[in-house]
Amino acid sequence: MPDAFGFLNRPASEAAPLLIGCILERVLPDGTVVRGRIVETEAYDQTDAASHSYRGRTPRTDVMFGPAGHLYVYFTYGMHYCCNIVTGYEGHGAAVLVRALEPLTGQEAMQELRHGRSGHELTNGPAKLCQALGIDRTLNGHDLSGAPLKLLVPHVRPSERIVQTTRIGISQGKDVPWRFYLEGNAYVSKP
DNA sequence: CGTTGGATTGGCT
DNA sequence: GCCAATCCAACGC
Repeated sequence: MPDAFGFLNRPASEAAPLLIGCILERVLPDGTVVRGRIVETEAYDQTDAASHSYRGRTPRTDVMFGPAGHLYVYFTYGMHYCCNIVTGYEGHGAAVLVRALEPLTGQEAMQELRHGRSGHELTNGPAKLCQALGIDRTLNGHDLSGAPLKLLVPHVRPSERIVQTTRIGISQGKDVPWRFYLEGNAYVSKP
């Protein structure tokens, strides 16, 4: 059986636009299935001052240096989780931050996890989508080829245009154009 | 061991 | 638009 995640064995900046259009399928602890299409990503690499892996392999960033197709979850600002998909090769610290999803199924469950929010407010931000999918520290390092969180790779590319810009919310590496999103999509965090 | 500030969000002005 | 919330990894002493 071919390696479905082989396309992730490349630099994060190349994998990031390829992850647009892929689907995250989450089975919640109560069995509910929620799914969303990735519509916004950002690349982070160990050669890049904005990346957590820039200062080398540490307990926190260890997953980023592991095999592609695993999940790197980090906790920030004292209250939020964000999730990344590891790319590249073992020993090289790189990952793609998932910044926004377009909900496909399970919107009701997402709404509960998001404390009543609905519509584009369900998943239009990296910490929001983690909340909507019930992703926390316990999924750090998870292999995305299996339950309870899978990355599904469609055979067709999105029909919408992919826009490339600089990244959001960082203080270093502001000029690096490693943010990608689907043009016109209502769930993009900051169009 | 103490300090600093962050790949954010939501509520208030 | 501004800023507080609230944890903890990384770094410096």
